[in-house]
Amino acid sequence: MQTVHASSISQPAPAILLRSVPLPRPSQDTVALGATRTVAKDEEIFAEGDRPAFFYKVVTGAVRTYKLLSDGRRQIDAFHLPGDIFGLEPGEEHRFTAEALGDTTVVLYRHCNLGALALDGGELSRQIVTAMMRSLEHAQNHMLLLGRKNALEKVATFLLAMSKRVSNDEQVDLPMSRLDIADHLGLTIETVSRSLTQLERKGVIDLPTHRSIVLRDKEALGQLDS
Amino acid sequence: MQTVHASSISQPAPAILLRSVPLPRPSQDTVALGATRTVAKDEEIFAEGDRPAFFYKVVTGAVRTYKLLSDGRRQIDAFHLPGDIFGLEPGEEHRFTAEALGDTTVVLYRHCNLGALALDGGELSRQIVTAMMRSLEHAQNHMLLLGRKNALEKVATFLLAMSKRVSNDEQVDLPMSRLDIADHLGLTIETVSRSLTQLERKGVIDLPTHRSIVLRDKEALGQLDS
DNA sequence: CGATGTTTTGAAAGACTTCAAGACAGGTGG
DNA sequence: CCACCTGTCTTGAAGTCTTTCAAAACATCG
Repeated sequence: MQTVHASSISQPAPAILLRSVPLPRPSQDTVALGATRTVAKDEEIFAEGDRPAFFYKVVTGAVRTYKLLSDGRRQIDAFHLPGDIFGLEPGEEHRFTAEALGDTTVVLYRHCNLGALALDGGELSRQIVTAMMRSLEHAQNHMLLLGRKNALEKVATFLLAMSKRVSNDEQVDLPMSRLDIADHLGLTIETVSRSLTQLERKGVIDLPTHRSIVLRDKEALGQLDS
Repeated sequence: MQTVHASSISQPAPAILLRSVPLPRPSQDTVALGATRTVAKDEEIFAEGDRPAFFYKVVTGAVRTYKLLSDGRRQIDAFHLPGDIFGLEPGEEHRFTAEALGDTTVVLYRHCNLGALALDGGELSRQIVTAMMRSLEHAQNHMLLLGRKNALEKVATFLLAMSKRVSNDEQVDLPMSRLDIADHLGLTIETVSRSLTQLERKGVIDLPTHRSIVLRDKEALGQLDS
């Protein structure tokens, strides 16, 4: 599963590309049709408070969704990888801001009334209900992490989860920065860095580059995961 | 909205009462029928890992749902008050344990396959989808609280939310202990207590009894809420 | 190869927790 | 009806973990 890293930060944000052609790039397991959109690194896909016109499925790259407090503190609720659906909203506004982690492409789906959609009995509604459930499950597990785990446990849990999602392999290529990780785990960037260093010193992980991590001892990580 | 406090802890737990009569106590806004069950203070309604046979609606009293880490650290994901639906599960097991905060009565609904249920287009499925969405929304807001707010902000947010839910009044009668609050907010009982004391000293709240709180300055609380 | 943004590391400060004890409240029994 | 008893809550002091502030190391990009 490929992740698109930031190839360039100075690259001008491509104009929003919204083809109304019904079948621009049918992803293998998608029933309903949607247009695609390419999004540059750090570009916004939608903002908290926007009226939801679409929801999205990641094709390539990755996306963060987050909330802000009035003073700028940020909580990233989730990272969305290829295949993931995000931006589903029960109500009349988006409750998160969504931004691309690196250059990313997403498929758009028209966002009719979600209640109705979920009830129409079709295959897409099935996917939608499933996506919501997954989202709920993730949120609930994450509350346990945020409320009750210490820094090392948070980082270990995160690494294992990412490894399961991107490769199920020893090697994990992270699509996000330390700051993103920190804001996802309720820590500071320094604490994330120190935790990683600590795990490396114990021989649990290797850090060949900043964005790639080798899980040498998943057992040990699992122990920290609880 | 009344909350049933523990009237007695030595009272023997009433045997689980499961009437199979279709219409034991039709609550005003309920379409599907269910049996009722009375639950004593601290009695378990279902446990994490159980196969979900029912989901529930609180009639009187209140319920906590929580997860545990292997060493006993607890995260209460939500408190459920009269009218609230809880125990809905996407999968084959409950992901929380549910216990009564005080003596409580709940209505039971048979827990068929949730995916199917949510898709059958009926009124109950509408309620179910709505309950899931609310649950998701709450979880997402709570992640921001757990990950990014400090103790005083957490407590202020909690008090305002409870006030909106139980009375929308100055006076809030809490159905839960300080320990429950702490485990909901990702704090210790001592920190919760100190935060309340601090708010009281500033004149923002009054604490006439341990279980009742008067919100004297919602403005100030709102400021802390962000 | 230089420039810029990201990551790591160090030292000090701060917030929350832990441990311990005392105050309070509600329920029970005399 | 009062006093006691038990569990809950508050308060204090010390300790720990995480944050903050600061600077150096590292990577990436042009």
